[in-house]
Amino acid sequence: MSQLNLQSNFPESKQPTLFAKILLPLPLPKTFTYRIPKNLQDLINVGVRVIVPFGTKKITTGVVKEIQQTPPEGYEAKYILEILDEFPVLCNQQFRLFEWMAQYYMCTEGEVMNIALPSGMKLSSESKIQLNPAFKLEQANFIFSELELVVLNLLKKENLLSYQQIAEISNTKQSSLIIKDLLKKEAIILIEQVQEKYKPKTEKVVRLHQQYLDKQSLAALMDELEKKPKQLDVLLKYLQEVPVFSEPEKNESGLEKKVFKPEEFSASSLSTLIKNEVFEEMEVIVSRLDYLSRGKIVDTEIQLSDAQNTCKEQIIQSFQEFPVTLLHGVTGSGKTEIYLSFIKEVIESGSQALFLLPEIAITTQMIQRVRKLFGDQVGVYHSKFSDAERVEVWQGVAEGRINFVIGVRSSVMLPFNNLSLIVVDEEHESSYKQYDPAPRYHARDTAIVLSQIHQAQILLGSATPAYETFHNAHKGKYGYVKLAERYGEGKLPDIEIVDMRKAVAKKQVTDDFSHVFLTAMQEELEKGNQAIIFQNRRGYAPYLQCETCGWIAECENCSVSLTYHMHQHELKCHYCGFRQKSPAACLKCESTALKMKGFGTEKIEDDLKLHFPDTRIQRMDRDTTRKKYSYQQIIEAFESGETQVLIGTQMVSKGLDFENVSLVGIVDADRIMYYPDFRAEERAFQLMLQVSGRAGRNNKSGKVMVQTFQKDHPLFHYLINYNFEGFYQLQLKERHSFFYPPFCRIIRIILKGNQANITRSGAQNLYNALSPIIGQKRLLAPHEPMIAKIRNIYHMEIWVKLEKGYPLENTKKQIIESVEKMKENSHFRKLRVVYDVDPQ
DNA sequence: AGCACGCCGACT
DNA sequence: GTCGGCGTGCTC
Repeated sequence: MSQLNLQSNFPESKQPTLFAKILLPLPLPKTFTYRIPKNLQDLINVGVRVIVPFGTKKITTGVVKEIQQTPPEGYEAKYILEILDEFPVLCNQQFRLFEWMAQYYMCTEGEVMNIALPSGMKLSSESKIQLNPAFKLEQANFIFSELELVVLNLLKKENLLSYQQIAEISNTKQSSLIIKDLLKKEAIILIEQVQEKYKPKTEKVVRLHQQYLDKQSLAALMDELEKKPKQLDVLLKYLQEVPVFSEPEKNESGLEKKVFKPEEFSASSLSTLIKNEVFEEMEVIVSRLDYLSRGKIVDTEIQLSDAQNTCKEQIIQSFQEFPVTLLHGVTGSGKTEIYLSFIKEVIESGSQALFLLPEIAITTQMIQRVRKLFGDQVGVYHSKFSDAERVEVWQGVAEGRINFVIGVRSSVMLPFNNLSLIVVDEEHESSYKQYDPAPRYHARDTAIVLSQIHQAQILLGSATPAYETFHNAHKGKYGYVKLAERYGEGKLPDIEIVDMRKAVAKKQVTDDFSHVFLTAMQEELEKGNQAIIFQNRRGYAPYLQCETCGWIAECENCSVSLTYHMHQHELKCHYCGFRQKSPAACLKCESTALKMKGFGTEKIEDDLKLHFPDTRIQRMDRDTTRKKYSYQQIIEAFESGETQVLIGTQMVSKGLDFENVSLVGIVDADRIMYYPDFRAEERAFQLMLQVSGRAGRNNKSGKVMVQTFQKDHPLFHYLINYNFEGFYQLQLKERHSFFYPPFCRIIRIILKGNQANITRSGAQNLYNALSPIIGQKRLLAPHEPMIAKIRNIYHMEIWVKLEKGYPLENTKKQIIESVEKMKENSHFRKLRVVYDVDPQ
């Protein structure tokens, strides 16, 4: 609004020209300054979207970050073309958050905004083809091909065509050549047209015309329609749905036309009624968001047990002192109810709350639960929802209609302006960290910063907190509240470690199952109970090996073995998606002695079906849940008892509550524990504990069986006693002696190139430059990551490990400078460098 | 990121 | 002699 005040100081004609700094959704380090046309000066505001020309051809959406009077120096600013919003879509607090994210995660604010905005809010221009107004076919100096004439004729009729339309009519891939040729002959011109991707959803409604809104005229109308029974039917149906006298506001908003189903009511009668002005027809904008229990608050009570109430009191206490509080509650202790009761209070007080969850934990049940409690004020922000739905949540939050968002990682970037509580459930989940495109941000850590910006409170919840979080709680940086009691009568299941080494020696193993396990499963199934089998690997077998020469089937594009998928009889690369038919013989020595090594969920499903032919078994992994509702279907089938055994990957470990599960099997614990990552054991412990929590909920006692070849590994000692803290202490010592988080921060520098040797020497070059600046002891020398080649791009990594207290911001600057210096060497210029701060 | 400009190899 | 390869540099 500052520009309005500015203007009032000047007479109409002497209004100063205003300029706006525009943030563009591009990986560019700064804002771009544009001139605001006089006629738009009254309409522009910080935080609104604008359309600006960028470069020679492009037209892009940007957001106004600043409005100023001083013109830029050194260049002539271009004009803003259009303003897209009346009210800001980005608020002050967000600009501050984006600045922090860009700085901390070593990327640009443009990249942050690009990820934050749903794509429906970013218009992009499309080139359209138009006839050159100066062009006359009769006077042309060129000869036109038949196809070109077809295009020209169509343009005469249609005025505007897109590239795609021309591709369709020309029916060749050569359409771009035709366009190029026609351009050269000056027959056509290209214009840039922006299209709003997001369109509000509308619906046709009818309402009774005002003239019939008193009882007499309505009665007269009914009499008149006596002879037209079909029309009368329609009218009676309307009056039945809309009591025009007792609820006149219902008539005001109208009734959806689709209520009059064509098979019951005559469509032409309805049209006649509209034509005769009995009904008025109009189009209204409807929300896409109320497909579930249309906005009604059905349930207002949240019942907390004594333990939950005590816990809640402790959290309130903790918040007095610590804005960040960790709620460490065992699986099944009912943390969700505590969160919801806090959220309810916040919403009732009129401010906003954000509830972050990992993607797989946002289930239909959870959404229905919050809808019942909070009705229309809930926004669900989830990748399974369409972009248009996300735009609506964004706008709802910006306009203050939505006060509560339940969402995944990216919902930390929504335009909250009055946030007073954030809950991060399953705080330890690594899916809170974005990996591929920048910003590579951690939603939990970003949420903590967001809470500071808003002076809000933030509750981190987990049964197995991340070691960083737990450490911060221990140090007294975060508040800490523990909830050790399971909700209801349920007690924690017994965990039994199955010594596979011994079982193999005694020949008590069939396929990949020990006989102890098979027997236990048999017993539980006979009792009518259900079982969950966990294996953290999809497909049938992770690799195919020739028993004669030792050859292993590998991906052409990546340095990984191909996984055999039995269903399609294919070898697949889980990194680039490469697939090939499974060979009948070794590609190297032609021996037919090919053997599948290892096992994935597919093989387990297969084997178990052989062992328990009469049992209904289902598999849940990325391969079986690809379709939109398949996840839901599998869950429902298991919930209803239709399936008795569920085999799955990580997917089965989160948030699912099944009453009848009395046995959980972890087929291959070693695979979870042994891989080269300093967090492997932390993860393994978390995962096994989480999976165990699926057994014995709701009053049933349960059992967990863990198969391992390393039964003496200390992890199991702590696992069977549910001693999270004990194992944490043990691990902490290791983290300390090897200098890993929580004792340091890591910045992973990844170099990518299409030649192995150049990537390698580039990394060495960078390392040599960094050593004297940062110190060798803070650097991990260049090395290939576990998967050195993905999609034919070679990767090298350098790790920077900085102890707490070491100047972080400055070091990041030094790293960026060193990379720029490396790129001065033309040899390394085409290497791509990516930073991953706090890698997971 | 995208796009234009510009300088070197295989083709009508 | 041209078309097009991608290396380089810029975009308000």
